[in-house]
Amino acid sequence: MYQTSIDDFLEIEEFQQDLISWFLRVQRELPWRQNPTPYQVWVSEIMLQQTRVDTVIPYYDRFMQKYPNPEALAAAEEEDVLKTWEGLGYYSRARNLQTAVREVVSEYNGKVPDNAKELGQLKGVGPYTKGAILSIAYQQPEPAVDGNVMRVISRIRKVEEDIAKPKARKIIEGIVSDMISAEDPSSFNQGLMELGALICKPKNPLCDECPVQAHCRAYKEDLQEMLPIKSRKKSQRTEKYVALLIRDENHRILVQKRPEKGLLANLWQFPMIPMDKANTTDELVQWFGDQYGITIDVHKHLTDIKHVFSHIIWNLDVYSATSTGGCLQEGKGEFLSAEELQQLPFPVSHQKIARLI
DNA sequence: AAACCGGGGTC
DNA sequence: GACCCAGGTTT
Repeated sequence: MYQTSIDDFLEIEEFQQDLISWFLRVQRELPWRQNPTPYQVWVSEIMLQQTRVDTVIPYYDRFMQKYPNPEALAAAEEEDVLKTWEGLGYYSRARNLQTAVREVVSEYNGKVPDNAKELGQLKGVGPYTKGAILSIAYQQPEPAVDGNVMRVISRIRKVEEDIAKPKARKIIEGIVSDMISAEDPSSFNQGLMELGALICKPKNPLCDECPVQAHCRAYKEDLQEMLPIKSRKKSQRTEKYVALLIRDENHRILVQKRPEKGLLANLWQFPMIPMDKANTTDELVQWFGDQYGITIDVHKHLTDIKHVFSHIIWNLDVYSATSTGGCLQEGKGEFLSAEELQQLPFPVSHQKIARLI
């Protein structure tokens, strides 16, 4: 159904020319587009996963200044890398990137692999990032199918598969493989993504300005608003916590490092107590003493924080407190000065608490 | 195949 | 609020 016949070759060649010439004319000037090294392409593609261009730009500039090459990133402390990534989200991207870069330095003499097999085995490099590096950095005709490309191709070729399902990506990859330019796969792939970002938008696509309107089956049948078809994911669960800003007699503040797996792995936070463990202040003090080994005085309510993740909603009820006795149990955190806190990576929700200090 | 994993912009 | 964003990993 989506297969390309010999009769389509001419049509595809016109599509390639229309897309590429448009891209070369209107493309945005982005920091990772100025004669990029494979490492620069790699870093930018990881940062751009599920993240808008405008959000990434300042992070990319700072990251490249601190870690200009694989050797610099490989040698860095993980905590410093996370601090540089702070606020960008999906923190496993940063940890996987460093793991993979260390492998490139030790196994490939610091040269980013230029083949699908080795690239695909690197941590955090999936089908999209692999294709992006091969096409953009090495000019190989490999598909790089992201959310933009799924939407653009599903409209151009009237693909009615549910793009929320893994099967759809395989179909789109097959279509792109048949259409991609052998002369300039970099501009072809980037052109598809640029088209999705600037013209072929999810809502109210600007079909009047589209360089490949003549090739679009959805436009021909006035289906552009109906495609792509995407099933909606279920809504988030809500989790309620009390978060505590606890000071000791030296005005240092209790913080703890989160576990190395799961949500916000290896980031730092202020102590959080699940609301169902402590309905009253007395229960809260009791529970905290049991878990942490120290006695606290809970003072005033500081603020409420609502934080939305992709799959959870946090409601944080923030109180100030002082520690009045006892001995902090091993591994339950440490009291640090305000200056020391600034060196540590915190999730955005807890940065809002830190601002209250 | 479905769930997990952040944070911010848009409509 | 719902959806989306230059996705990947784990279960």
